[in-house]
Amino acid sequence: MKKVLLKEIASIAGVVPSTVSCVLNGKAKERRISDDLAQKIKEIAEGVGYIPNQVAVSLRTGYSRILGLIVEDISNIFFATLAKVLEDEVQKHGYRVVYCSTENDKQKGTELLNMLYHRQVDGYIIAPALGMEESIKSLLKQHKPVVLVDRFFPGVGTTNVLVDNYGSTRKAIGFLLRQGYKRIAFVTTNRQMVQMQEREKAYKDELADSLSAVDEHIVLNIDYFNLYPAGREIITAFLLQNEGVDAVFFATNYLGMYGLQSLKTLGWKIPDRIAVVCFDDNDIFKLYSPGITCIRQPIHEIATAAAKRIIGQIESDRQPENEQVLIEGELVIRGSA
Amino acid sequence: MKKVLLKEIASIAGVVPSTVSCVLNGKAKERRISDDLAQKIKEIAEGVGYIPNQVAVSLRTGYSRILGLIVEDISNIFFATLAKVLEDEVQKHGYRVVYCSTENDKQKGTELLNMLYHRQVDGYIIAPALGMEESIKSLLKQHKPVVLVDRFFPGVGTTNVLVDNYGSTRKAIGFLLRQGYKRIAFVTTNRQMVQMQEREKAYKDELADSLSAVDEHIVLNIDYFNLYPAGREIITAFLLQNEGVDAVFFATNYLGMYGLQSLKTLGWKIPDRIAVVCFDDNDIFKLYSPGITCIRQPIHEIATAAAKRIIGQIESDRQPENEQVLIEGELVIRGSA
DNA sequence: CTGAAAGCGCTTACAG
DNA sequence: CTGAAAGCGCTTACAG
Repeated sequence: MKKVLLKEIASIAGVVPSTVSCVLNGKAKERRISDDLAQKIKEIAEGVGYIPNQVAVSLRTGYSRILGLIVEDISNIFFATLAKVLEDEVQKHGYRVVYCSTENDKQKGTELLNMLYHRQVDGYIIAPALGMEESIKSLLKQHKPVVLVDRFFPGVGTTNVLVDNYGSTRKAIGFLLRQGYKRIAFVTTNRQMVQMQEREKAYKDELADSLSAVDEHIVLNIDYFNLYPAGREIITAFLLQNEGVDAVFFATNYLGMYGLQSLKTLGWKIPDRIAVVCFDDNDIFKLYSPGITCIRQPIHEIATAAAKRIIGQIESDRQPENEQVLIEGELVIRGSA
Repeated sequence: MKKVLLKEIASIAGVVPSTVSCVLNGKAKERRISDDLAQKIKEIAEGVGYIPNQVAVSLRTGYSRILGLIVEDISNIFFATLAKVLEDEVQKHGYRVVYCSTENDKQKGTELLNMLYHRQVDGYIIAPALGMEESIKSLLKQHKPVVLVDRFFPGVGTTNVLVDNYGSTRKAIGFLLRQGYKRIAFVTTNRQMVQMQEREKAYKDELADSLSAVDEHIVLNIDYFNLYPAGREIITAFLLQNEGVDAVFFATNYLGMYGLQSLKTLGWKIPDRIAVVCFDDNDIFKLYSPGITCIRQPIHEIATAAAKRIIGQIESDRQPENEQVLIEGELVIRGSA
């Protein structure tokens, strides 16, 4: 663990530093260095536990083998799990990940991007906050490897990896309809985000296409900043106002968590009297409300797909393609259904 | 956002790069550069959005303004929150944080430490996995700034910041005793870790010092690798075997979460029939089990204290002191108690 | 006041 | 086969 330099191992081996560098970077053949010597150098390096100074390597080569991950909030279970899986995944290819939280703040997101840029990260994986569109465009313009996850900007030609919000929501609403529920409410938040719009559109489309559904949209939108701590009361009030509602779709897992509290307050039995469906980021409902039905976001698949794309871009030196990777959400049906 | 170099802004200003560097690093006075010129240079730099290449700065100065944070599992709510608060805190001083997960694997922990070391981080904040003792000692030997959080190695003279496990647990057990509970069970895991030992010792000491308590230790230890998914069944079986138990202390929040499920399965009403106390990392129980009593770990305070210590060490170039910072756990009493 | 030079630790094209 | 040199983008001691 003591810091040992390239030139030190060169002097031990009795060669010049460049020879050591070439051997250690697999260019022994090119330099036509004898196998014996190469072997000897490797053993010495191994013996003293030589690790190149990554800062120097970065400066010289322009590559850092670091990826930047920008998410909304690293303490959110969805992003934390995403980060972890991603980290494991890219490590197989010798990459490291540095994480940053935007807190959904455009300003902070842009600063973080700048910071990563000047630390010469090799690629960017971003769950963009609203308003980061311009920064991401300029990244693209410079042919930097970039993959968006969880959300995206419709007009920007990035590679995007996300759960199939539209299809999954249609599946879930369809399931509720087949169960015989007729007045299905939809509770959402952050309506300006594209992934939320997809979910809401799917709800409306599925109702429109159904013969049995009541032709009416029962939608509650809660502003993000009202979610805590008032979310529960808002949902309760909404359900009291809409007494005929017999099923609820919560468009995020946080809404589901608050909603569940409301429903219990109101004396609804789950899953006996009512069906509740929501997005579940990480099986969180299995633990707390075993009966609830939800759409599971396969975080592992999302992270793996994102890792594959970003590394592909870096190693092939391709520029980002306008590719949509939709990961199917899994409808997990629990309880009496 | 385009990359602009020091020498470019020098040529715009009509001076030599070193002049620009000095101005931007606040050494204009030392060099006796005229205020006018300094001002002009600053404006140009500002205008073109100059940000120094951090990699080059690091290589040259030996400082990266990056701190390494090594935790057990970044997707655990405790560590995720810790990371976030820490990040905000050190940012005020111009530092960034890179996070790494050890997964409680000695090997991985040591590798991560090596990696950070060779990326020249300025300081280390570590929630050490078992077996990282030697690596941490060698960090100390090299006078690297290091602060341990959440746990520590008794023999090693690091600065440690953690919740007062012993005192908090005594408070909680004392509370149960005053409520009139007599046969209090203690459910734990990872018994070899020092913070868990403190909690268990406090349980035993508090019972020993009490006149009303039954002089008997009802302790269940669940191996870490048995926790999921068998934890619930193990706790249920344990409680069925110990029918006289009228209160339970769960020594971690995960145990509490599993335990709650068990208790509900067994038909225990919380908080009416029984008191349950456990460590709560982030008010998680407030959402799911409003009635439960718990010890809240003030993550914010822990993170703030750790940030202050590590930055203090770096900036003063002091070597780590053997300082224990115990943050008091807050007993949050809810429900009918 | 200002410029030229060395050097952080590497990698790689070039010359022998 | 091997060595000497340049250069990545900065900072800072040194000489004028």
